Parts: sequence; C-alpha cells; structure tokens
Amino acid sequence: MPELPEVETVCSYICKTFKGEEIVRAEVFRFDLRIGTSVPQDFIKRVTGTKITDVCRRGKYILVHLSSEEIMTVHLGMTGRFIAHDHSYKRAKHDHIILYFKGGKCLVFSDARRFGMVDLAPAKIALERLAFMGAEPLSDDFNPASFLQKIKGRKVPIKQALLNQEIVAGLGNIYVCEALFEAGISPLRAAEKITLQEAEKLVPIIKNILQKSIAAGGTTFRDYRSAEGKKGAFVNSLLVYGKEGEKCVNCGHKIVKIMQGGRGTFFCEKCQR
DNA sequence: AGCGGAACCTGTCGGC
DNA sequence: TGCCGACAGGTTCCGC
Repeated sequence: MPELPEVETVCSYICKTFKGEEIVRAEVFRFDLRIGTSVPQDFIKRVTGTKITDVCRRGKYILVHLSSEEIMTVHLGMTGRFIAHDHSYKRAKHDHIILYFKGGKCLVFSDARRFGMVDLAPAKIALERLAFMGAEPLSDDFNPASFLQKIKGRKVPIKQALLNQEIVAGLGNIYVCEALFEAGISPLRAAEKITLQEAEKLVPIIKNILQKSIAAGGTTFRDYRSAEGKKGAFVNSLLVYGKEGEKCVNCGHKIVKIMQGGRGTFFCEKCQR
C-alpha cells in the first residue's frame, strides 16, 4: 500500500527516533516474506549489537544503515507496517520481526498480507539491488526531458508507465491516479504519445502532490499507519482515487473506475483526454 | 524488448 | 447470518 509519501513519513520518524540507537535483541517469526529476497537465517546474529547509523528512502524501499556496514532493506508491500513501541509491547498476530533497543524502545515489522520484505546485506550489495530504479520524483533528475526520454517508445498506457519503478521510483496507484487527473491526461493514453507540453505539466504536478502528501503524513486509504501508528491525512485531499460514481470536482461528470493491468484506475472521462 | 496476465497471501466488503 | 467472489496502496515471473 504505502507509496513514496507514506514510506518517507515512516523513514523520517524511524530516523529521528532510532538513529544512534543500539539493537540489543531481535526476534524473527517469519523468514519467508514475499518481495525480493527473504530475511536471512542468520539475521538475528548479524543485527544484534549493531547501531542504526542512518535511515534513508529509495523509491518505496526503506534503507536502515547499520554500524556493521550492512543495510537492512525494508519494503512494506501492501499492508506492511514498521512501528515504534517500548519493551512492554506484546507480539500481535502479523508481527514478523521485533528489534529491541538499548534505550527501552522497540521497532516492530508487521505485515498481514506478507507482500513486504526485509533483507540484510552488505551496503554495496544492498545498493546494487536497487540500481534498477528510475529517478527519485522529488529530485532534479526527474524532469520533463528525462521523463520523456524514459517513456520514449513505450506503448503501455501512461498509467502503467508511471507505476513502473524503472521509469520513476516511488509512485503507486493512488498518486498516479491523482496526478493524471490534475494534469488532465487520460490514463489510457499511450506513454509514447505524451507531448513535451503535457510532460511539463505532469512532472511538477507529481512533485507537488507528493510534497503535499508528505506534509500531511501520507495517505491512509485502508491499512497504512506511520511509524507512530497514526493514519495519514492526505486521504482527505484525494480527488479521484476511490471516488467511483462521485462527481468530478471540475466538471460534475461522474468519476469512473476501469481496470488497467489488473489494477483499478479512477478518472474523469470528460476532463482527462 | 515489451507487454498482459497470473501469482504471491490475508482480510474485508458487497451481493445474494 | 452465512457463503462466495471480487478486490486491496506492490512486485515478480512466465509465456507470447
């Protein structure tokens, strides 16, 4: 579920709360999490006694840097949560990993649907695994020219191109629907047909939506919770996602839902061309 | 190479 | 109330 703003919200809180803290004990209840590689069997041994030196984000991945020069890579999948508690915390049903810190706090990774992943690898290897990803949408590397270059010759609908993490890293279903709506671009348009003028409109809109959502603590549509266990308020700012049958805020025409690549797309057929 | 569709797993919700 | 199918914010894999 969590897209860039949600992951960013989790990351910054974990960084603020756990940077410099030492892991004194760890529990792993499941090793077979889904996306990418699984939790290593010797995970507990390798993290115990290390300190968290930094917490960063790349796309939808959380990178927990450890003093052992290893990186714990975390992806929240659809229902993953990474929440801070204290040592009195009692394990709940879908908790898969609990890290206990010297200062009395703990950090719990839970994921009902188990689409998420937690991996541990030497920093160089962890970073190489993420090298396939496209530009960070909030960086200057993501601009109309570079974006057009990336989607050149792509016949997939623009909706699906924006979800492709190799093209741009961190967007998911909600923000893609919202950005295309604000830009007035139909999600059905072939990516390669997007003009320079449209890219010049769409790219800043994407950046703006992501920034506003980060400021609001992300979007909780169903499951998402921040590292403090809170819901994200940007759900109140959504204009099309989940609004099937409701009136378009621009023209009053009904918002429709279609399926693209097996996933729901919400848009206004009148405003988006 | 690029694309569509299925698969992964659990929970929830709507319809009958 | 209960059962059944559809669907969920993500990614990967397989076949064409």
